Amino acid sequence: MQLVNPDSSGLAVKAKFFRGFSDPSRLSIIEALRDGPHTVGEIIAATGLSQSNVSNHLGCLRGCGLVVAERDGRFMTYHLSDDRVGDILALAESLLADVARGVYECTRYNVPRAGEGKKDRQS
Amino acid sequence: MQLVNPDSSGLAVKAKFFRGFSDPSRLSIIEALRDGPHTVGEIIAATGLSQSNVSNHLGCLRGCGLVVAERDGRFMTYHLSDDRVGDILALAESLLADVARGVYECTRYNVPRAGEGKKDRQS
DNA sequence: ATATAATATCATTGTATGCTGATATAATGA
DNA sequence: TCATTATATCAGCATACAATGATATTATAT
Repeated sequence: MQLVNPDSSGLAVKAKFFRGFSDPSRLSIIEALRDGPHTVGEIIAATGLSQSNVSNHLGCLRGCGLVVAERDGRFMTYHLSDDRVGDILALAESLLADVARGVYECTRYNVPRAGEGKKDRQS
Repeated sequence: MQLVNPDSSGLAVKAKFFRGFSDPSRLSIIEALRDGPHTVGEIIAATGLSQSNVSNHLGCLRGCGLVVAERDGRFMTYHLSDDRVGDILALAESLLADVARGVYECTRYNVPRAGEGKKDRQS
């Protein structure tokens, strides 16, 4: 909890929104929906993810406003909520194409440290 | 571990890229840099985050290609790596303005479901 | 060399969350 | 009704990771 900036500009909502894009499984679902609506079963087949996993991720994506669901008999058909979802992905892909080199190793914490150059202190 | 789709399309890299946007603290840093380059000290002042926290987040943002750093004497000056970083944010804000209602409660797991004015569950 | 300022890195901790497996709900058909 | 199919939800576990506090590094000045 910070004392400054108590999220008066909706940063938490925005962060939650981007979390929809920040997992490989969810991205694969979004990619599957990029060419049109699909049922959950089709998404499972397209992504290779487990049923409960897909359902959980779809719940998140729906809650975050990235996808919309409609019941169709026994089936649920999902589609992207807006063209801007694809636009954001396209922009990211375009930018990533230019900076991808540096992203491969983005692990932030516990970076492997190729040289092992840690030296001891002589007390 | 999945048997299908071993990330042949760079989903992991893309997800890592979006993780840069998916945390309120990092978003506040990005917002601070949206109006131009700033030193770490300025970012600390603008966001109210702790020094080590800001430094860690900047390390992630740099590793993910969202920001670029330059040394300036004792200071490090950070700036957004590309105009498309701001473009992605602008697109997200525009889309969020239309779907924000449903995002407030996006917690995916353990959703309280207080049965309020949300009409997303039939029956 | 010593001191200080600016920033980075490390270890630890608590929480968030992705995945699985089991179960529950919903819709259809016999 | 019961069975089946399609999807959703839940509990549990294991890992990821944000935040902190301490220490290390880097640059400048005296």
